[in-house]
Amino acid sequence: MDATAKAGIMAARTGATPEKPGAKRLDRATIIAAGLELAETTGSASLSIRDLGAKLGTDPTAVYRHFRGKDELMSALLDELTLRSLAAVTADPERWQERLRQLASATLTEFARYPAVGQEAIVLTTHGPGELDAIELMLDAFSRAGLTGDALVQHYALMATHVLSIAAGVARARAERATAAPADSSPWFEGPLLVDPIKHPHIAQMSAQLLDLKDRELFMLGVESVIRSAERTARSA
Amino acid sequence: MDATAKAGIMAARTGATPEKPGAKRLDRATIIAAGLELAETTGSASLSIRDLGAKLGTDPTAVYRHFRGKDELMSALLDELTLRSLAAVTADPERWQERLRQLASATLTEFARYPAVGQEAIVLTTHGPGELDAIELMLDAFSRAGLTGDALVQHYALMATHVLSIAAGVARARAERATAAPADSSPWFEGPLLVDPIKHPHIAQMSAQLLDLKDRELFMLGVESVIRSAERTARSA
DNA sequence: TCGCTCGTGTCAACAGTGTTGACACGTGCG
DNA sequence: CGCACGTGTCAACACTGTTGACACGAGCGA
Repeated sequence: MDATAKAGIMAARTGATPEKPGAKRLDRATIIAAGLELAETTGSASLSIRDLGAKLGTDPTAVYRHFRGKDELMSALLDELTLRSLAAVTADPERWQERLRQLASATLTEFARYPAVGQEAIVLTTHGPGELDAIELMLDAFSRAGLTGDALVQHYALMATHVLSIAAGVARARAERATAAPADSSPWFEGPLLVDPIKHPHIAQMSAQLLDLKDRELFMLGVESVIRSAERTARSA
Repeated sequence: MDATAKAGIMAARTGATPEKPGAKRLDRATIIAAGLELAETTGSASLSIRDLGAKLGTDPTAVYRHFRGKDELMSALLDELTLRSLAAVTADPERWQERLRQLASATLTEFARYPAVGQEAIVLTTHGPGELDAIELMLDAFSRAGLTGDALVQHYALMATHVLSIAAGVARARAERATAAPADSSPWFEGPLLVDPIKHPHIAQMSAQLLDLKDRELFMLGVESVIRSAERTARSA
């Protein structure tokens, strides 16, 4: 009797859901995969443990057998995104500028694709393997640029904060406008930007250009700025 | 009678207590003041409507009579911080570099003081009066630098994203380390940073300098970078 | 002065969230 | 064979933001 009831429950579970049919045994990899898949679809909200459990076809609290809590789960997801971004860096190590551009661009792409995860990046440290590799890549790049000592770590830090903070901001901004199509570049301002030209003359005058700003172009502009600064600093040393 | 009762209430309200004893009638200003006071003390967590109600001495849901929801409340709090940061800009308008430095520095200070509010700034738009004033100030500064057209709006946007995103990140980072004293400048890295010198040689070599990085110095370094870029761009035009 | 509307504070409740403890099952090892 | 441990399940707790019904009191027109 007990067994038949259990079987019926299992049958119902496998049949009804639009999720993975009958995945009982979990591990970190499958949870991370499901988490990213969920983070891709959830528009604005941050993914919930209960939704994750539903997608996995298991009880939500089963996740706690593999992750200490949601923080650790989100860190793991973020580190996975970092690893993917690193994999997109294919240029020759000697072409350090191009490598930095590739890493930054890929990071923004990943964060924009999984906004619920990308938002989390304002906390800098994931304590995962991807993080150290990313730091090493950036230090290596600026080192090949000719920088050493304080200038080296400062340029790395400037690049890292810019990429992470602003990509996270873009991710969150895009997450909030759930309706918008997942375009590659979104406007930086939202509204029609109507201002009193007497109180705010500059805004009124530049309103067209302000509305023309695209988040990705702006993001890459900052990347170029740091690269140029590194080149200049190395030249003058 | 009415007047005296009002006076009594006001007097009682001004007297600082963990909870204002008998403040019945609310308005937006009172709620914003209490919200900031609460955001200052709550270490890591984001302030909750229920806590806010407790501090105000009213039912938590009374807040909804003056703000559409928590989003609008947080926007108002953030805009208040923007207004305070603007008030710290005292330099002569012609000294545009100093004005930008003052605005950036004050923003970081405010965000670090009220982390629960500062975190919210990764969403760029507060739709409040402070936001437009801040944009106008920055546009005015870069205009006095000699920039026009696309270069003008690009430098503004670069500065705005840097200040808001990174100050928000610092705010959140400091909010998480609840234990730490509210020092003016906190380390950028947390842990002891132990790495395998074979897998990550650059990190191992620069570990001392990396741990020496302070968030405020880094933040101001980015500000100077944008200022210098504006100067150079203006000079070459 | 009456009466009424409207703003506001109060209370209960709802639908969520992350998280924990007790329980039951299965596998694998001694 | 037997037992322990990892793991999924379930109920429950303590939160969160938010809504609807209700009550009170001030303001205002007649």
